[in-house]
Amino acid sequence: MSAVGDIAKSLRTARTDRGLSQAALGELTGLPQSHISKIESGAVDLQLSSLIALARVLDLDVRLVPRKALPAVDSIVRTTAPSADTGRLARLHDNLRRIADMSRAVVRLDPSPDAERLADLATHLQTVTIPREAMARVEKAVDRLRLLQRLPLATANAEALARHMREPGVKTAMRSAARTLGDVRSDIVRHPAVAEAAIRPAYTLDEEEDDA
Amino acid sequence: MSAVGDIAKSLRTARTDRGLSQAALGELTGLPQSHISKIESGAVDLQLSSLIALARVLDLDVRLVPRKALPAVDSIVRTTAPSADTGRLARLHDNLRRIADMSRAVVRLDPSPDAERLADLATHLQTVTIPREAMARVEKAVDRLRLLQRLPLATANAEALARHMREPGVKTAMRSAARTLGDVRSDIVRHPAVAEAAIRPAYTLDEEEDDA
DNA sequence: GAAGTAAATATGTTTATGCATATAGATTCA
DNA sequence: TGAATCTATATGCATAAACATATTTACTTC
Repeated sequence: MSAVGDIAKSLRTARTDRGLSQAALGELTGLPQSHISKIESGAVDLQLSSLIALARVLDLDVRLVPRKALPAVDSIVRTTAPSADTGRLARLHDNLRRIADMSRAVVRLDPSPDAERLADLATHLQTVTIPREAMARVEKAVDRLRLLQRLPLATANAEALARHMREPGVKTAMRSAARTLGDVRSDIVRHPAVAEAAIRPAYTLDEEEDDA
Repeated sequence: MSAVGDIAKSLRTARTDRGLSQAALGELTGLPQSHISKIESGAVDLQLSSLIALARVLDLDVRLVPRKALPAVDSIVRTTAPSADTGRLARLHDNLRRIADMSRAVVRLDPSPDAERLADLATHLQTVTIPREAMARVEKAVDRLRLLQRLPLATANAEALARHMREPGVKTAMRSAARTLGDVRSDIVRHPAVAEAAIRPAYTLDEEEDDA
């Protein structure tokens, strides 16, 4: 079950889940970025102090669990972690919906391929499972459209919308976001297995497994 | 908080709990005894592969637990720990019972203070909680009486028992074991807190009381 | 789109340290 | 005391960790 590679993988997902770069993590732990890279790729058999340092920063703790307690413990761990980023996913979907709405409003006012594409993509990404490793990227792109999201939607404020669209950088931001979201969608299509793996079983409450 | 030293301490207690020597553990893990010594004394910052190897042999597994899940996980581990060596405790009790029975048979055949004392002690130790750190000692003493345990009990085989008792070393072995078990009992009486700390999983009663 | 730019990640190289082999000290029991 | 067993120390070798650099990836600009 727990090989060195498994722990390494856990560390990487824990890091990316928090939107940290290897360099940022290195800053927090005192470990050089290069070493973190090797650890995560499984190229080294890291020392316990390194593991503990990484764990601490990632809000994790190293534990020796009796085999008998493993099912129960794993169940708890599984149920705590997802609930934490459930809110994250909800926020992302909410933002994607707002962007889709906004983009369509922009299309009505001033049709453009970029706005249409952005609307399509934002809608599409709400319907598929976004791989864990793509989450941060999507969030980043969405974040860059914060200004756009804050625009008024109501038809009564069409004038305000038009005014905003004339501001510099808005159109390029939409274009950039559309490109990024398009890339993510391509990745998902290209690697469907990854997307499948991202799906959370959520309820696998296997208590009581007497075996050793 | 898990520091390297904490893990090291956990490993040592896990080993002694199972009555393993450093050499025996080294044999099972492939690690040299000398290195296990250093690990347990906190002299080295062991590598993850070593930790995992040690854990596996000790019926443990390494896990990265979210801080949020720590209380629940630790609670599970605490409550599971005693039952983890239930098998070991059961074996020990079984052996103690056999020794008590056999000693009484010996007393009937050839009364001696040592045999009586051994019977009393073996019986007594089945009724008290043996501190973890005394387990190995008791097991060792019990193990030295292996031959005695294997003797036939039935009255029809009294002759075989008598024959065995005439063999050299048997009486001294009984005496030695009685002394060791007596020491353990004294320790338990002297340090009741330690005994209390060990959770008592009721008495594992075996049938087969063929003593009239 | 394509090229440029900056960030993030991966790859060499040196140094410090874990791990393997052998040996010595410490403790227990007869 | 002497034998046996458990634990700790000494030395060579493999490699994790630190430092420096290269490469890839992702975003911006034309």
